[in-house]
Amino acid sequence: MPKGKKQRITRQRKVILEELRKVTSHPTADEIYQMVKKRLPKISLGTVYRNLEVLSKSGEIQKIDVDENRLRYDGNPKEHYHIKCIICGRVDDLHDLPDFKMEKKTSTITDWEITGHRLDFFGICPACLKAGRKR
Amino acid sequence: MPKGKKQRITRQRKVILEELRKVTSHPTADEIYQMVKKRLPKISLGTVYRNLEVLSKSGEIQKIDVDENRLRYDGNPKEHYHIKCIICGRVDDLHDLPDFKMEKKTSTITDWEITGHRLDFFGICPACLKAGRKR
DNA sequence: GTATTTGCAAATACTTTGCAAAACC
DNA sequence: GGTTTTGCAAAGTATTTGCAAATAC
Repeated sequence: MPKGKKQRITRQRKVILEELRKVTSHPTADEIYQMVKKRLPKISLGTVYRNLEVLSKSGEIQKIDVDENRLRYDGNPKEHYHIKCIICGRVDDLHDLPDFKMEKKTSTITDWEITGHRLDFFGICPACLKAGRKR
Repeated sequence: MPKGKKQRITRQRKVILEELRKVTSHPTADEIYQMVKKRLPKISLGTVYRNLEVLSKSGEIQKIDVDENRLRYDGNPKEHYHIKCIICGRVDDLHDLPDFKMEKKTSTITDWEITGHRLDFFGICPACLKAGRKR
């Protein structure tokens, strides 16, 4: 919900959202730029960044901060957890996790007003397990 | 545990660790640089970064990735959760949280080998609540 | 004495921004 | 037609790195 400004449906914004919705790989801004450039060769990286910002502010996509010092993006706007491979770096979604009731339990031990949480798991993905890769 | 290399106790490394242990504010690398510079005026920011890396690799401190695109550091090597104020940005520790048994519950729904997790809470800190500050 | 670490400066990685032209509604 | 968005390039912010000199052990 932008305040005052009316959000337009530009070709660039549309394609960025479409491409991001196609994948489950949680790409970085530059990876999205590479994907989108195949359909819109003249698009600039700055436009990609600006649109990712707009789309995440309006709740159509999500930022994921599971890499140090750069963001990844998730075309799935629904809240869910992530798991990252400590060997190959791949990031998967985790659905159907039990509800840990963390906000509620946590509010009993602190005088903060809790508005949300972020939970990420780390581990070894099936491909790395199978290949016997070590850190 | 560095492999092969023997880790030395330099003046810089010692002071960085001491200063970080003194505070509970989870400073950024540059904030640590400012703190340490008062005692070692000739230290360079690069040295601070290199030592923070060494210290976190050896488990004496922790990196916390709760800001987008920069790291904070925690002089407390013990595992614990964090809570960040969505208004003023302050980051506090959360101790004595109940054990959610998340690794165990999660391993039943995925074929990854889970090695750890990270959990951060977001909310409004007592100071911002009291001051009635809004986003 | 030798391997590690430092200070410095330059380089790198990622992201943001100013501005005139183009696109949207 | 007026406002938003784009492409481009430059700037900004955080972090890393090459190297000769200094330090730790």
